[in-house]
Amino acid sequence: MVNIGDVARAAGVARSTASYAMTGKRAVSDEVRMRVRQAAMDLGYTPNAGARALATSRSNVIGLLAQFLPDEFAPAMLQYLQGVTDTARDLGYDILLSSDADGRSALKRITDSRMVDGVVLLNVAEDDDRLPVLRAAAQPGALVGLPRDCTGVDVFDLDFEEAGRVMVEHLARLGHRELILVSQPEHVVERGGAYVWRLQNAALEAAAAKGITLHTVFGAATQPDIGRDLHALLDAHPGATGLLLNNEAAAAALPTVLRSRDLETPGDLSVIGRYSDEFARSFSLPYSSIESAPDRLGRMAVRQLVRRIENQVPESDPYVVRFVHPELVDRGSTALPASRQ
Amino acid sequence: MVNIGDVARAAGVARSTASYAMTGKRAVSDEVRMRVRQAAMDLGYTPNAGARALATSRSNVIGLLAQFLPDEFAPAMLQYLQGVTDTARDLGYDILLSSDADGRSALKRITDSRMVDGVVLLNVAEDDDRLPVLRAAAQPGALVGLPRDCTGVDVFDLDFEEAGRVMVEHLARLGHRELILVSQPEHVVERGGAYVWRLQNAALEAAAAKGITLHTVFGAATQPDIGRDLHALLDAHPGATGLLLNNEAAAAALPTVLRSRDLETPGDLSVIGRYSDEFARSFSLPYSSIESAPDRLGRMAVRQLVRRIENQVPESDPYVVRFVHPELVDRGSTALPASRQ
DNA sequence: TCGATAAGTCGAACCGGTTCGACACGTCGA
DNA sequence: TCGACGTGTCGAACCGGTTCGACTTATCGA
Repeated sequence: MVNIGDVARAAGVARSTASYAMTGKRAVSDEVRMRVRQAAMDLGYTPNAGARALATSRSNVIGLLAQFLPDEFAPAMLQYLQGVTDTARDLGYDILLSSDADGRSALKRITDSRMVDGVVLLNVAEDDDRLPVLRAAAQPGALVGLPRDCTGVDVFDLDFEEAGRVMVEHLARLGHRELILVSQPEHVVERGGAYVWRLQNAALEAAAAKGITLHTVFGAATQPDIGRDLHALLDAHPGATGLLLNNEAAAAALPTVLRSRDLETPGDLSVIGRYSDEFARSFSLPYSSIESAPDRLGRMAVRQLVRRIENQVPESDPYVVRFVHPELVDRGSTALPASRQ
Repeated sequence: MVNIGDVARAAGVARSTASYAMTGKRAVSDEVRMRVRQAAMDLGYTPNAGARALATSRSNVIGLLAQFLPDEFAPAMLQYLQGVTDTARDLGYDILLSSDADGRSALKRITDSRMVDGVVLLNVAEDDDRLPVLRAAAQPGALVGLPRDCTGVDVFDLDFEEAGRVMVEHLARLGHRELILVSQPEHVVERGGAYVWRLQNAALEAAAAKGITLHTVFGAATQPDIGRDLHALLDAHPGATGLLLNNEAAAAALPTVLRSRDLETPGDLSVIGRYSDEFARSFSLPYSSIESAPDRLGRMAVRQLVRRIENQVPESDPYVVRFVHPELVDRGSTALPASRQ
């Protein structure tokens, strides 16, 4: 394998000069720079990543800790990955992916061994057990998802409180008086998915403020069950004129349920979901929804992480907790309320 | 950061001895081994990955080249990733993930810089432009998907020919005389997805051998279109009693289509799909299907790759092209044919 | 009892980059 | 005309591991 010594020899200069010519970290005469470049091209030189990492203590790799949970909806996870990998590549970083169930030890390994310059954590739980490890690490970290304690890390998440309010207030404004909110299943909440509560509580508050009835329920995460849940809900609350879905599986199952009950949106029922535009497209869901923007969150996390790695953010600079404002994408599934009788 | 010198000093031995004590590459007295281990624990020592890679020319990282295409179905891709990452971790390797649209340059970069010890390629096209780069690389590679030219790499794929035969022969045995096969959209084929042809041609041959009529069509890959396609097909071929689906989107859309036409499986129509069990579960698809086993393919590719990296496969050992035998998972969606009139 | 062998340890060199200090040269201002 | 300064280049040291050859000591068989 050709190394920088070979390049230097071919160009007739010292190794250090070859290095400076290629990295630009010191002034080099135009003529020498050309000779070195040419030699590197001719020999097909590529710097050895390990050697460079050793010398600079920088690997140009970002660690990505995901967890592929069976009840997470796959399309959303892939969008996170996409946002993260694309942005990293644009900024000159590669991605070291870990989907290890034991996130703690995976995180410790890749940070302690200096394989990565920084870390992005996905599926962050309210009391995420990876956070202590991350805080003890020498590298900075960015989270997608809001933990209870945000010290020492940069945090990005959808503003689920605002999302809950937007959903309720949108339908309230149209005159609805009784709504149903279907959340993620309870075990997602138990695992630390506090966003479920955040949206639900804000929705309940907004409903109370408007004097609206809001029925809340944790729906299942898989198809046959969630379909049954939806039927049962519509049976149980015949006066409800609006349906709010903080549950991807429920949104995917709804068209079939409504068809079999001969209900139409928005004529018989107004519906607002919470999922990504990509998700809506791939299932061709006709419901207005709060855009959950997974790719955008991944992108933001990487951007900030790289800023910190490259110290454009001085050490003293405060860590950020940034919420993406929930945007309601209108697909025409809401209207004035009509009795469902 | 604590390095091996610190550990050696704390244990009262030479750096080399500390190294031998930890790697076990030379005999070391029990007493010294204990002292070194203890010192390493006390100091919280973790070897520097870059330094080790430089010294051993081994990174213990596997490159994973995927492409997140909008018309690939997300759940399947995630299953490939899962199979690859889990297996790699079990074998002591980390995963460097690239989803770069320009797979060629990404592959060249990570191999030339010695960041990885080997590479797994997903979404392999018939004339994949990454293959020349891979063959020129110093590291071994394993493919998921069958290219035209398999020299110099290990290849793993589902046996799509056999899958086509199994589908047709299963329904032929039940007495069906007219079938429809819905394949992936044409642009998947154009991109080099030869598996579409492989299944379709084998199915046509099998049908011819049995004297059965088989209508073939390239279906759309997204929901509203594929639903229309299915309706049109059922209209166009009222005599068909069996439906074969080599198209995930079609399978996902079928329940709605059948319900709206008031058709039941297997009473009115026998159906066989080709997708993973996981996919079937997450959409609760009630159709018997050929298991496409993406996680298993990922697992096999990594296993073989690691064998080659660690040279348990001597250089002379022939490269393998291994097909996973298609297994028909019976979900009760096939039966004796009935006229659909 | 002696030499061959094995076990255990050490120091030095090496992997392939980067970076620091020193130095040679040319230019400019006083 | 001379010293100060800026520019471009070089050699050596360093990052943190691994590995090779040499050396010491203990063990065994003849």
